[in-house]
Amino acid sequence: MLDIQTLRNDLAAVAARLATRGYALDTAKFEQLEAERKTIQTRTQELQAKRNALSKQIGVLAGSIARLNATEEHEQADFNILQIEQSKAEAGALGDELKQLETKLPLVLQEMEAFLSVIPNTPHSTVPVGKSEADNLEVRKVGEPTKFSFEVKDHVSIGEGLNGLDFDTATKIAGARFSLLKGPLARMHRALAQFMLDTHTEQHGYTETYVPYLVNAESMRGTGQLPKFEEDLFKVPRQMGEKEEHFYLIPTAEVPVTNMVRDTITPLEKLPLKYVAHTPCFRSEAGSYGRDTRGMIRQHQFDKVELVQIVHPEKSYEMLEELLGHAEIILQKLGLPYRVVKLCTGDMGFSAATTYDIEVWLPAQNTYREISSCSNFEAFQARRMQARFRNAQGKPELLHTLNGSGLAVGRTLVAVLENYQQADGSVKVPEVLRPYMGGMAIICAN
RNA sequence: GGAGAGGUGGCAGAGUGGUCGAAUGUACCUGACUCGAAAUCAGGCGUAGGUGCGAGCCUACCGAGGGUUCGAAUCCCUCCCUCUCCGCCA
Repeated sequence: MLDIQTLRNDLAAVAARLATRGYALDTAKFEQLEAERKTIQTRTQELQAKRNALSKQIGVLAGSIARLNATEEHEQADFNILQIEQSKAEAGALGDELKQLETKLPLVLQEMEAFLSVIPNTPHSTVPVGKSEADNLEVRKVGEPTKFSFEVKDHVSIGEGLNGLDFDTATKIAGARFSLLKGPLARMHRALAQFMLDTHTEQHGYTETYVPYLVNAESMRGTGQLPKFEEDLFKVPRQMGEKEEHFYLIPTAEVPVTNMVRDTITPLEKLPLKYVAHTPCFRSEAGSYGRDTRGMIRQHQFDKVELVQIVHPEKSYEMLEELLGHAEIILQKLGLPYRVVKLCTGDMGFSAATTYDIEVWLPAQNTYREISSCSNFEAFQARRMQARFRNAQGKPELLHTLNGSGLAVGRTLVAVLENYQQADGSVKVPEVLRPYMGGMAIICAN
């Protein structure tokens, strides 16, 4: 969420920045809501102040009556009773208008909240301006695209050839966009996650976490998935007394992990918080019909090792570079060629102020495909979550939040299969994974 | 699933209709005393919002939401969460 104060003070500038990412801010609507809010709020508070003053007076008078009677000052007591009646009548007279305003105010505030909560983050000044993927900026390329002396197969053919990948059965069990791994491939999938977790905890200083895979709506709102992107999520009904509410399946560990600091004030000396989590991720993929239908590139369920950092606002860009590096190291250790791309304004996600994508080389597609996305959200999520720290002056201040995949496990498996395939259909096991696979050096058919 | 007890400021813990945003203790900050520290004494110390150039003034907030009342931390209703015991269970 953007800071409402900034919108009040600098509406045109905010609108201009949002326009670079293709979002047309309805400034007239904002001004109208703001004017309405102001009128109703000031009038409400004025009436509340009057009512409070009268009630307080009644309290004082009521308290005096017993005392006056005790000292035989009956005349004064009677007068005070009259005063009380008069004040009650006066306060009662405020009732109608006040009640009406007190009903209306939260509605107007909610309307403003609804308006604000669907506005995307403003891009950082260093983000290249552009419309689509085509305008992204390549930052660096690491490693050369793998060379083969034979015709390469894609991961589906390789996996099926090794009897380790079975989409037909997955479809029978669940439906399209699910996968089923068996034998050494299932084990390699697990090995990858373990390897990533160990690297980040042992070498990069992240604390391992195990988190809920189902979260409440408040958490989804905190990181920005709700209210705007509900159709991308899987929803699980849940009876809460009379009301039906919902759990949501997490689309990324970013949601539960970042929400750890929702509604909390973190002491300055605890910063930065660095967490890593390995979780499944669930995405409805609504609106992606026909895209990446073959293989395990785009699934309703996939595993991901996620890095999350909660940092001091002055450090967030420095930490983004560091976090990006942590994700890159995994690819380097696995010996996978990749490139780093800085997303342009038009290609960034809703909550991000800056995003780097890491794209891994996929020989069968003869191209680089996204395997990690590392973003700085600045205070956008922190404001929604009320995630704060106490600054040097002892005052609560919003934190900055960052996250990145380190990495998407399913896609990493795809990349390993394709880049490490051999002419006979077998797949070499990358050196760093062998300790996690009982020393296995090669996966052969049978 | 059954029975009970609770949710109040950073923490502990009072408060059961009226000058209560909330006693007291503790933590923290400032000052005094001290060579310095401890102890002691004095003062300060919640969050969000509105309004004003500003000192300030005003509003809301005692788990959440509704209700009663001139007035609710306090009374009523619904829900959520935590703890204890029993049962069941990976």
